[in-house]
Amino acid sequence: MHVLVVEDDAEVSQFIQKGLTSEGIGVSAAYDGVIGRSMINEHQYDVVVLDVNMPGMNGYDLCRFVKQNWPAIPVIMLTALGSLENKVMGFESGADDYLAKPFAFKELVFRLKALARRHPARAPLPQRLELLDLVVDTSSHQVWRADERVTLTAREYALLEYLLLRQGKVVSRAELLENVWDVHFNTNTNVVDVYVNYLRRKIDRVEPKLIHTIFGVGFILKAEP
Amino acid sequence: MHVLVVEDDAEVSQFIQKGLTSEGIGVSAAYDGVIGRSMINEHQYDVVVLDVNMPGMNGYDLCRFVKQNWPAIPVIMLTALGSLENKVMGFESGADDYLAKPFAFKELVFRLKALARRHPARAPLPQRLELLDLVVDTSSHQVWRADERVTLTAREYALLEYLLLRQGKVVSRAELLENVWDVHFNTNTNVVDVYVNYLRRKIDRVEPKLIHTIFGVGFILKAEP
DNA sequence: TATCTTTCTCAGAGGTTTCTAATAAGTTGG
DNA sequence: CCAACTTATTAGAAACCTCTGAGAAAGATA
Repeated sequence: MHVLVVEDDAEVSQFIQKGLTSEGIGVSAAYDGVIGRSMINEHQYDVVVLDVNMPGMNGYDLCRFVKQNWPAIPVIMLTALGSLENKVMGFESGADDYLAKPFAFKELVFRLKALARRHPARAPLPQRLELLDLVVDTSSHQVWRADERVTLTAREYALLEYLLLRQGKVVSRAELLENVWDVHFNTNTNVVDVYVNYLRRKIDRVEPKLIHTIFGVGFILKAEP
Repeated sequence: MHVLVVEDDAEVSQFIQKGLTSEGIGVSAAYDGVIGRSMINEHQYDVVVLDVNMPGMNGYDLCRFVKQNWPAIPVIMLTALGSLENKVMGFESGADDYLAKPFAFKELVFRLKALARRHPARAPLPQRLELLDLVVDTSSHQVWRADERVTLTAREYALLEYLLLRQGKVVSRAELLENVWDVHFNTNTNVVDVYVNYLRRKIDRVEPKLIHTIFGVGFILKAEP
């Protein structure tokens, strides 16, 4: 699940980001409404979390925009003002749910998961991904290879999960940058190669090798050579 | 978990009852508001599910009654009318959540569980919590590690008890802040880390270590490394 | 009131992760 | 086989997260 958080207060935004990340939920952030809007146009999020009070474009307007252009994406509104008018405004602008600050963090997580389930923008992740003797538990982020527990960092895990989801298909570096690193423009980085190397060290020391390089194209995860 | 369903339409009520029962949730039913009220007075429910339109005493009034007399019991409102006025009325009368008919049954279950978790009907604590040679007596708040008595402050004890209750599971800082400190939206404190450190000094000087840090996620209490 | 305990913040030390950059190794087409 | 290009590997810088000691503030005790 991947969530966009549109919130101008950097502290609040980071609090939400950290919290969701540690719950295993992917997060992108926009710090004002206009940027939020262009991010929504360019990527597919499962849920959008919107602060009401923002410079540029306020939460209600952005919510209306989402509902007009991407009606399938559910929206949760956040506001510091717990008054009735705000709730009404929130519903009027089409928000699917509403949370008044300060809120219990757990509540945000529950509501996010509930919305994502109700409006399944993408197929839900299987609880368990496998390829031969490589096993990944997507809920706890635990990984085994040949019956041995392997510990991965967050980035390594994200990369492996993505490769597993597209196992048997060639995946380009640009695709990995987009989906694992959230980098959408062409930078001159070899970070993908570095992390593929890390992954190989951790899960591909034994035979048969699962990660294969396709020269000039990208990588592929599969059992046969 | 035990739920009271107040709904005058027998068919709808039975549908809900059957469904919840098969989810392992205990259900009692009242077929009008007045009877519902007396049942609430006489028993302790974890959540009350209220239909808006009922003879005798309508849902809003009953909801107001619950919130005045039993503010700890969460309320979910049901209505056939999905209009804005109804939502506003629902929130005004103090409902914790709101579901418009027709609703997906799963959605009701999900919201029920979310509410029950948010307002935990104190499930009786086991008298004794243990992990290896760590022993906690929950009635006297006494703690032993490796047969040695350890004295903890109130906060240290609360933290340890929570970790023990969730032993084997990763617990995030946000979760600890919410459940041990009752802080729901503090963005910038390291008090959890400080207390984990205190706890480690008092109960984790000996091998094997029981408190483990999961980098970027939180902590876990377990025997293996 | 004086003293001790508990709770919490702050700041800096210490670790881990992430990423860049440089070099080594491998692949391809002529 | 060689030159040009792609990929692999490594080291270390930078960013970020966690731990820890010191002390302020609030509360308890006597």
